[in-house]
Amino acid sequence: MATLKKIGEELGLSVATVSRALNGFPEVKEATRQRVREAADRLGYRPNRVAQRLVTGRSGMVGMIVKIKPDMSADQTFFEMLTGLTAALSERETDLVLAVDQAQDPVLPYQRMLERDVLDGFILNAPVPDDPRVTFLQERGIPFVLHGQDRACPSYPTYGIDNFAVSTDSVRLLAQLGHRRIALINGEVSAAFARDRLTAFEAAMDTFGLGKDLIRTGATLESHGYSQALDLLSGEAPPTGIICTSTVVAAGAMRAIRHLGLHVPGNVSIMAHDDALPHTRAINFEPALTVTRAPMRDACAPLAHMLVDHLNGKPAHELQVMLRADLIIRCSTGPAPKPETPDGP
Amino acid sequence: MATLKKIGEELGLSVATVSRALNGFPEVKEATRQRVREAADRLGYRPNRVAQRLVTGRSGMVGMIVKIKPDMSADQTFFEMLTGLTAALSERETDLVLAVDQAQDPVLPYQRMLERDVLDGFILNAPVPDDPRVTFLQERGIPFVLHGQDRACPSYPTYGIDNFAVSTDSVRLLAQLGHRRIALINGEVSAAFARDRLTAFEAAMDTFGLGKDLIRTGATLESHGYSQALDLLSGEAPPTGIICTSTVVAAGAMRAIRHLGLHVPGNVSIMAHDDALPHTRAINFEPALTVTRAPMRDACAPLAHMLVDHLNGKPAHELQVMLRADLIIRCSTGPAPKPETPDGP
DNA sequence: AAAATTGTTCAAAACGTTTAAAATTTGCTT
DNA sequence: AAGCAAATTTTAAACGTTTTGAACAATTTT
Repeated sequence: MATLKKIGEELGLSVATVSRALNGFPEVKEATRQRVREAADRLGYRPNRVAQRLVTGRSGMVGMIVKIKPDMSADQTFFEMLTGLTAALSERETDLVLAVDQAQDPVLPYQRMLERDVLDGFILNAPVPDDPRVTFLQERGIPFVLHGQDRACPSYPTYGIDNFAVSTDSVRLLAQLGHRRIALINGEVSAAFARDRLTAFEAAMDTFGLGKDLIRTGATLESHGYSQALDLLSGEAPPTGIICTSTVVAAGAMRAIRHLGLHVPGNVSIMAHDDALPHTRAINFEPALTVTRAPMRDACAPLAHMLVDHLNGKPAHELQVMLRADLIIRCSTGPAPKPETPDGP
Repeated sequence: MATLKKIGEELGLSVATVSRALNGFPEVKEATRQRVREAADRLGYRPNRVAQRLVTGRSGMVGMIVKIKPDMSADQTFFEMLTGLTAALSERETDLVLAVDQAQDPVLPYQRMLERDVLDGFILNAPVPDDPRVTFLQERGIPFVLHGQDRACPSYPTYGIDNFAVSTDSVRLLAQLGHRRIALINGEVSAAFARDRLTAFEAAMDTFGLGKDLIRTGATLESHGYSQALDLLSGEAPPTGIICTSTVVAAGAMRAIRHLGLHVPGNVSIMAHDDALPHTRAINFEPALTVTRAPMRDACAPLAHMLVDHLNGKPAHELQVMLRADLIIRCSTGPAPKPETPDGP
């Protein structure tokens, strides 16, 4: 393996100069830099990461812990994240070390990982409100980036979408279309994103003077969407608009709507938040689904770069990104149906 | 962070002695070792992995590349492997670095990973016959362990089950129960395991003098099992015994059998190979499924240890394990039905 | 009592890089 | 042609560990 020393000997230069030449330091003569570059290429030089890491005091590895549900099913978003993160991190010469969490205690796997490995930082995802992992890492001064938002004014890097706006935009759209009975099929309220969407949903419904009785929670699967939509639509005063926590849940809800012989958007308008995961494409729904859209994949590169920037000393307050999801109006939403007049015209 | 030097200063010992004391070298006086251990504990010493790696010339990281199917669905076995591998590798002070493969070229991601990272070796899984990744890594002298077997007499560490025996045992069981028409619903024949099972299935059928016309391939999903079993059972001379490539496929096949109003094992015996993944439990089938069983999880620790042993110089020929899957006879297999006598008794 | 043996510890080199400080070369000014 | 500043390069230390060879001390052998 070619080393700086070998290149130096080859060219009659010191190791230091070779190092600086390759690292783009300005004090190296351009002619020298060329010679060094040429020799490095010729000898197939690759910097020894381990040596770099020793001297810089950084391991070049960041950790992420994969939460696995009791049934061992993978979080749908996981592969999406893994793909994007490894790609983006490798641009910054950083490796992603994974561990799998099967424990109940949310901080235990982080503790164990820190005991075992030399890690520069963490990527945290799927926060719960006031996430205990955040507290744990902050107490120990371990850098991290949070994908999402677990509290109001974080003092650490975060990247996420504005989940309040997701609900606000959704409710406004349906309300402006004349819907009065709007349902929310929300995710697990233990998740921070779902709590935020719920809060904003209630606020928005208040704003429009609408009732907040059509709220369901805990939907993650298609089957949840199905059963909860069925339940909502079979009630005394069924919704004419349904906001779903995800496209998967929306698929279930649509199945329920069809099952009841109703039409979208004639009888019921339906929309969802869309993380734009590759397997469920909202545009291929029949009819194409109206969504608030924020591709999960888009978060990967920012998360990676923000973490590395933070490790390089960039202060947390410059590393807080909150995007607004796009509102994409397709065919699954339309004007509220005319109220039924049972006693005829 | 406590270092060897600090401990040495604390005790008036040299770094070398401290290092040896902690690493269990025999030439250190027991009293000294105790003092060192105590001081290390007290100061919370953790060896600096990076420094260890620099001096030993090893990175302490091994790579694995996750293949993702076009639909981005995770291989069901992946999380199982990830969990087991990270746990076992961490016992050997080794980290698992993951990359995601979306490319067509099977070796490209390995090439890229080697360019980018300092990796001591690889874990290869899901081999195809004469796997090109094997060739690639062998040419470059990169150590690896293969989970499975891609060729007859490998010169590198392998760990897997005897897929020939899987078919042989399955066919023998059904044949001895009197079945004459035995079907195989196999996996993708591009996979080495499926090719081996096919070869052995044909050989075993020959041995028993049975016909080999009931072979289907490419089954990975429940729906494949359903449609292929439906197809087989609707044929002119339907099978009385079906061997499935996996429990998931068997679930589909059972659904087809039920759909046709047939009974297991009265009309049709069915069995499968069982990787014992957590989400589908063969024993919970109705009726409980007869299987050849080899838990995927059992492979993780051996794979990890074999790779690290190999990195430590253990020769490949001592690192070749081929286990025989257990044959577990449950309620889904039974005697072949009496041949129908259409013209009555 | 000297020599040999064994047990224990130490000093120093090595791994490959980065970087601060010192040294040298170059170019410019007078 | 000397003086000086700027540009470029080198020397050396540092990161924390492992490991070689030497040194020292304690013990045994002669």
